[in-house]
Amino acid sequence: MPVTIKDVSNDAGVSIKTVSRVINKEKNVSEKTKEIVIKSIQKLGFKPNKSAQSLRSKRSHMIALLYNNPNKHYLADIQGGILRLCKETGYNLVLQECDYTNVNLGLEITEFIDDFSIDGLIVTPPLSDMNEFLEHLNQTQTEYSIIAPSNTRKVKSYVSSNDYEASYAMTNKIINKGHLNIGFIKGHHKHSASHLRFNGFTEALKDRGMSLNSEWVKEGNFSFDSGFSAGLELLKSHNKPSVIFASNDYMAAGVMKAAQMNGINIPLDLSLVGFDDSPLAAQLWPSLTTIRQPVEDMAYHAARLLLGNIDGLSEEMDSKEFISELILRESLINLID
Amino acid sequence: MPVTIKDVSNDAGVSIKTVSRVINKEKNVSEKTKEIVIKSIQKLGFKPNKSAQSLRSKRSHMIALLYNNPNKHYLADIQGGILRLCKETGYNLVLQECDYTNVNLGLEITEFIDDFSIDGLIVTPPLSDMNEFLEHLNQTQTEYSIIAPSNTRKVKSYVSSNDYEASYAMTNKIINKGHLNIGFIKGHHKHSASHLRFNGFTEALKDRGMSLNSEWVKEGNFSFDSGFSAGLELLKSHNKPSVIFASNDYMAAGVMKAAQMNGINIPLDLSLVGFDDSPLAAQLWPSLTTIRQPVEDMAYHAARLLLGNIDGLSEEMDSKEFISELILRESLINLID
DNA sequence: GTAATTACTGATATCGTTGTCAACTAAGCT
DNA sequence: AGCTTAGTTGACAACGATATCAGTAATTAC
Repeated sequence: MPVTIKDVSNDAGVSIKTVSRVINKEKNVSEKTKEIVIKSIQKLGFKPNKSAQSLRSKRSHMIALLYNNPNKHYLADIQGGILRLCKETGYNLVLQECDYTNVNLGLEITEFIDDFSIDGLIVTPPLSDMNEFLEHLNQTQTEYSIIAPSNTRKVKSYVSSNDYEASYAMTNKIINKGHLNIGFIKGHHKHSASHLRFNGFTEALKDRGMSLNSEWVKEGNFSFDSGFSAGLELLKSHNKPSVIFASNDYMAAGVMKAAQMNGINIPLDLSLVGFDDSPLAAQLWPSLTTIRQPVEDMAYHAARLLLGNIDGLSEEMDSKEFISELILRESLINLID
Repeated sequence: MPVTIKDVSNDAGVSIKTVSRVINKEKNVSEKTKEIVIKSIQKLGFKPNKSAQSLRSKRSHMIALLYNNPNKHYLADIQGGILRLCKETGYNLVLQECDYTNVNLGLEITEFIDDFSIDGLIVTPPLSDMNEFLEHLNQTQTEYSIIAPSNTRKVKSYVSSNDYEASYAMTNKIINKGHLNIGFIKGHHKHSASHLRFNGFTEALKDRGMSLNSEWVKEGNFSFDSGFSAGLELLKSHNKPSVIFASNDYMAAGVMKAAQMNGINIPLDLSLVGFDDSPLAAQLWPSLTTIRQPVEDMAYHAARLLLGNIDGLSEEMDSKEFISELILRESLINLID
């Protein structure tokens, strides 16, 4: 038999409504009665019934994670960050896989939200880049926060990483190690990260007075297989680059396999650089030079932004860009003695 | 403004209770009225309000996944299977990470269930092996189903895989390829899978009249690093095995790195076998011979069992053992001409 | 043909909260 | 003092479903 508000109100000698006020941290409760009520709540071990709360108040204390990303480590980190905040706040996470090519996505999500009275959404790439979808969320007054959006102007709450700057910095590092012939494997063109990473690369080349060899630029889709294919293509030509910079670690791993199958020694014959610092990066041999993003922290912050919007918390929080870190490992060598 | 039962009952010209009966597939509704009601429901696009349902009926349509497993691919597959059923049935999945060393785990989970009125649990390894925890669930009359339990006698609903038989079969396969000196890396001793896999291995050796060289058996914990360490130990001795059978792919990958760092060629100098068919297995070079479990299907079935118990569905479903498949790839070679 | 059983149906109470609104008290202002 | 305002409190309705139980219609039994 559960403890209800009524039990608490009897114990504390106040009305049900006053207890409710205390629970919901409403104003206009005197310190004295608040104290009495809190004591009773603790004494009886009262916990408000979430179903009743959401039935009456239309708030479910559930947020949803929208995703359509095959990278399971990435998703697991995102989930981890959100769940950390959920534990702190008593919210609950619901997973919702979406198909970003679905033209009715907006409607389906709206329906999903109504169905479960979801309080808000956390949107991850590549859904973060679907402008008409985001527009739909705005129009339906859905609360949401976004991880790594392409266009931050339209978005109230987001977290992002400095992909462009990190890519620029890594390219500089590669050049500093004496590499003149640099291959690049782009990510999926629907992800804004692909463009940021590529643009950081080309801009660094330009600033160092180097020209882009378009033969050495291949388009992948962030998967191991696409990296493998791109690697095979890049490595079959006579005029090979001395280093390949892949837009993520999985594609770099694909290149590594392609190289090893062709008897090309990494890093002696070919240096290799990835992006993301997936667990894989440290496990390959040679281990992969790459770029680490604080994905888990980003997700945590995105969830904080969302709950801030939902609860209208006093402390306004700001969208934030997180800084990536270059991780130098064995797969990138110095060509200058 | 949402459509309520009342709207439907007005439209159909019946009482709200009758509509409720149709929604809940209760008996004693004539075919004729049922049809009318269903038509009205569809016409108005009525969807029952879950909060109201769970407030009154104590059923939340939420199930929880209990996990404490660092293998993110495994978890993602599990999640995928459960979510597939959730989409079909309108249930909702809540994630709950647990610490299996926590002595108060049972109480905390009970509290969690009460808090969110969770309808049931899906328990994954290594929690599947915590007997006192499962006993607590029985005593508190919690509905649950288990993935890969160690002890199927006490458990009403479970799914398992034939780890023992698969390991036995793989060991036979290894022997058939002419390997006489076989190393083995065990998994985490808290996972029942570790013992099943090891026992399958030793039993196959025995049945083929081969003896176990305990120097070639190392204990790992299913992590890449533990495989790497075990690999270094196994490979430093003069008397090396010709093949190493690791209890999962991550540990096998660790061995591969250890070998490559020591200039040992795989598979020419050393064959390697894993377990699980993680994506990693196909991405390594050489690609890994391993054993595939239908994890996603297992999770789907576990969820079906759970919902069957909760809803008391007419069609009784049975616990089930799923069959694994040997995946033969490059890392295991034939020593016989 | 009447009684007993079974199959349907609906009026109303109920789940445990929050929202509305009115009442009361204490303080501030002419 | 009299009037306004702000702060505090509680009685009661409402959220949208399901549960209970009584009532009516249809079927079966004898």
